[in-house]
Amino acid sequence: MDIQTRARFSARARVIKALSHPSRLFIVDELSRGERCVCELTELIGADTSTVSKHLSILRNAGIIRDDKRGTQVFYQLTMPCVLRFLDCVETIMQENAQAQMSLMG
Amino acid sequence: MDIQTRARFSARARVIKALSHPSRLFIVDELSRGERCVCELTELIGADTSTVSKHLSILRNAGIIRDDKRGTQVFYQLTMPCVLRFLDCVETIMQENAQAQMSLMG
DNA sequence: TGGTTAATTGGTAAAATAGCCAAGAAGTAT
DNA sequence: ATACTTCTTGGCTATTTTACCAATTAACCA
Repeated sequence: MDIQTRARFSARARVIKALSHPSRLFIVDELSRGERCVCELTELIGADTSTVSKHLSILRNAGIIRDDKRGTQVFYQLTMPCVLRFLDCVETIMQENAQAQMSLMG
Repeated sequence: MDIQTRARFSARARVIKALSHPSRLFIVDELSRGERCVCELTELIGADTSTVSKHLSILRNAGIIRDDKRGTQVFYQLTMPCVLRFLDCVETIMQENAQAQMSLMG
């Protein structure tokens, strides 16, 4: 792999890596139904506020979500709805995997 | 997040995590043009055979690719072409990010 | 001003990931 | 049988990721 090709795939991997965590996928799913503040997401996820804040910054740095400060709160919203279609594909993969498992068991 | 919800998003994250590495994305891209043996992928990526083999097993365990042994060689092929559409979305995100960067610079 | 809420940032320890080398397994050929 | 090729697995180290706590910043209110 030459330098440019490696750089191209590394950039893609950085975006995907931002999505490769249960809490971050949960955030994306939740934001697909509308904007949420950090406090709401923290409550739903059930982790420390600082943990959720860091997850949000990872998604923001990847360009997947956007923040909007209003008063003391910060609201986040999806900027890339196409990731939802991606998640549909992931769901398909999981169903196929489950079926393959079932058929192995007879 | 209750146990079931967490389990659901963890399962999704496992699939996505399998895609979150430059070499593994390269493999998916390469396989989108047809099956390849481990030796071909190793040559293209330029890493140790054992490293590539481990990347392949990660993708296989996630249900994204399938192996087919023929003689001493093992050929891999995509089982989930829908991941390619996912990668299109990633490309879109990257372009949007690049544009945002440009506009910040004026 | 002082107090309160909301969120981010720095620090740290535990866990997961990645890469190479060495060794082993499986097939083919001489 | 021996040698050779192809691939996988185990071992090890280095790097990255994750989560919590503590401290800080920022906005609002009494």
